[in-house]
Amino acid sequence: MGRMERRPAGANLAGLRDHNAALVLSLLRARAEGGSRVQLAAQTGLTPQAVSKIVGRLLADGLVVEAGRGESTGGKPRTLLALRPEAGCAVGIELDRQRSTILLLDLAGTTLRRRSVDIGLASGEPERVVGALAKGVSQAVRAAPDGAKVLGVGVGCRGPLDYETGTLHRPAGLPAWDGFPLRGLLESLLDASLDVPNVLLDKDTNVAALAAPAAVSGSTAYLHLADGLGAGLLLNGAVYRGARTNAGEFGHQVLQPDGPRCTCGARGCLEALCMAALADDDPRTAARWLGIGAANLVRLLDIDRILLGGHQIFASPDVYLRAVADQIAEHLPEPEWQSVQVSLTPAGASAVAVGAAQLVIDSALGGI
Amino acid sequence: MGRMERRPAGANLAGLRDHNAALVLSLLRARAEGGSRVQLAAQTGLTPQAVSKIVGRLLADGLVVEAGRGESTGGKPRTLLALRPEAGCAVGIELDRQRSTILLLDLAGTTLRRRSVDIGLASGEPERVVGALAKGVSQAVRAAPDGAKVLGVGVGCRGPLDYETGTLHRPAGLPAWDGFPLRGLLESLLDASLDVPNVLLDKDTNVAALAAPAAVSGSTAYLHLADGLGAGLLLNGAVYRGARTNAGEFGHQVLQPDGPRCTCGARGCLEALCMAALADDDPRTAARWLGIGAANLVRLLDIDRILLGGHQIFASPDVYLRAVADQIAEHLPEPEWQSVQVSLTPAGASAVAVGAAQLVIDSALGGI
DNA sequence: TGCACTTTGCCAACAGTGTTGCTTAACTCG
DNA sequence: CGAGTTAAGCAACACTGTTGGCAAAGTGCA
Repeated sequence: MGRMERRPAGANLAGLRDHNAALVLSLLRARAEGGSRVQLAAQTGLTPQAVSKIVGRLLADGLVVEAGRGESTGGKPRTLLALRPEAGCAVGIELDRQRSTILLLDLAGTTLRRRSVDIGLASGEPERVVGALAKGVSQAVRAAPDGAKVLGVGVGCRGPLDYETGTLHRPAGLPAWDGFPLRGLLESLLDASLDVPNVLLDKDTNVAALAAPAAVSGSTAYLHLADGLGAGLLLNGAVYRGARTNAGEFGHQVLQPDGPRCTCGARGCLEALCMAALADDDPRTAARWLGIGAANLVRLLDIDRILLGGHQIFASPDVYLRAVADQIAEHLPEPEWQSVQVSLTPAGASAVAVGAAQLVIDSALGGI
Repeated sequence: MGRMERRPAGANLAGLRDHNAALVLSLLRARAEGGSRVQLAAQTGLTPQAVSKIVGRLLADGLVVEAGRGESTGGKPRTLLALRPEAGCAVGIELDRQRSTILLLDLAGTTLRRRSVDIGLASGEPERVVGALAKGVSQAVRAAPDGAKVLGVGVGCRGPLDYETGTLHRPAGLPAWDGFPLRGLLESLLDASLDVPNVLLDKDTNVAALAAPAAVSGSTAYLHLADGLGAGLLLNGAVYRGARTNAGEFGHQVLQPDGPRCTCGARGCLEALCMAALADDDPRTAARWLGIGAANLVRLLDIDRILLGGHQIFASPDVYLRAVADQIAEHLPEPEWQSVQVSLTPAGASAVAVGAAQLVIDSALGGI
């Protein structure tokens, strides 16, 4: 259960087995009604016998159970298989400046426990904050069902940060956190008390994009409008981070080179334009700008689905949904773009914490 | 040598072997001076013995040769391995409106033969045009070295098109080509006369991005400024196409919502702004706009390297190189962005044809 | 009711991958 | 010139998915 490798790696038999097991699991996760071995064979391209063996291992591990029979199609009816949600769970943390949310998610994506605490990046020394988080994780883990394996802890946080090293980079106004080994310390604290070897740190927008029914293929953009404006990109079904985990800086695209000055130093950034409109209590104008940026994004990356989140969105959701859909329809009138879906993130205000746990589950189960 | 699959597929032993062989080949292609088995083992994570076996198969296939010895590091000196460039070759076609370029490339990326012909999308019935292209391919293939395997034919063309089906979509002013089975017909024509099973059709900007020393990891954007403005994206070392091969519509990002009307219907598209400046014979202003768009792109996708191409660029290359670098430096002053490289495409005016052949080579060799 | 047919899933033997343990080859260094 | 070090190969091995054959459990028609 090592950390995700970026450089190309050779594959061996163990990797082959894990890959196929993860593939079968992801297919079973995608369809709630359950699937049979033959169906899985058709979808994976593997032989039915290979699927039987793989499923046999998953049954032995308790990750999957046989769940009744399907209808006959002229012969022996199919034995249905279903993911056992209580076989594993993961902890998700939304780490904010002043507050944090810690929750426990099972394999099916059901929230088993959820707590908010007055601990945040700005509430003290990094060592103490991480210690408090570790304590919160320990409490959350106690809510895990009997026999459930705790797969790890995911932390979603505002960037800039480095996914590879698990550290923040020059967070505004918080110099003590710059380069502080957030993931490393949390991992060692938990490893001492629990059996939680896997800790992942990622941008809030990246993990929030995962807090929606999994699209194995296709491309999704999660747009987050709160204190700032950022995006999380799921390209071909996987989080796209770039080499330095800096991808998704959606808010700082210049849309008006002679526009208002942004906190980043440039002029006429999308974020500056949206924030100026919100300061004037004009969400409609902010929504229009957001829509223009979204249309640019859809066109540049051939995006299939847009998810909206963040407290500014939730304050007047219909305004934003309408404006984004309108701008896409206006700027991309061709028929092939009509299928772009625009919706609110189904996890609502918990999107970051839910997605952080989901990131761990995806990673532990192989996450194709 | 099937077509690239988008949906997740199960892996078996044959796939495992091909994956590792392709990995070793790509590492050998990346370094011209050649590498040893031990180095390859360290880079791939495989055991030295596994690499020995893999290299043994590649030697037997003639794809790799032993090329002298390296310096000793205290013990037995390393046996250097090198790709055998003449083991295989691929045909690349740049298919334009009035003219086309057909060239033959070997595994090392050396152009063995290059011809331009007065055949293009606008020069007749699709059937006749494809027939003429097939004839040109046959002639090019005759220049292949003895024993060289012809891996396939790549075609680079202006979008919109569909990589999966190998057809154009509503090309402006060329209704006969809409949905015409370009790839399918070329494949069957060649299959009858030659042994060229693999034909690929992709956007000109996508393949042009491949016409540069391979960056196995990292992200590259190729910006093409000619009659229009588009981009080819290499994300994590692989071409990113999106679900409908529409990704890379870089030129139609709106940068001035009240700006000049673009051919696409919107106002203030980057392409419209650049073209207006060029119509005024003002490349400096066009270059400044291109730079702003490039900075947006770098920030959004965490791009490592920018390549510039297209005849407008080559008309005054220094102006564009300077302007793009300046805008990136201005909009992204933080130290982590200072390493972004900006350069002209090394393949110059042949970038599309070279890249089209490279796409085939990448695909046939596994292309990680 | 009985029998042919279809479909599902498993048992056993198999081919072929990377891994492990050990040996041989080739060079540096004292 | 011998000890130490690094590179590469040989043989046995564990384990993967594949292949061929077969039992189980349904449907459908005479």
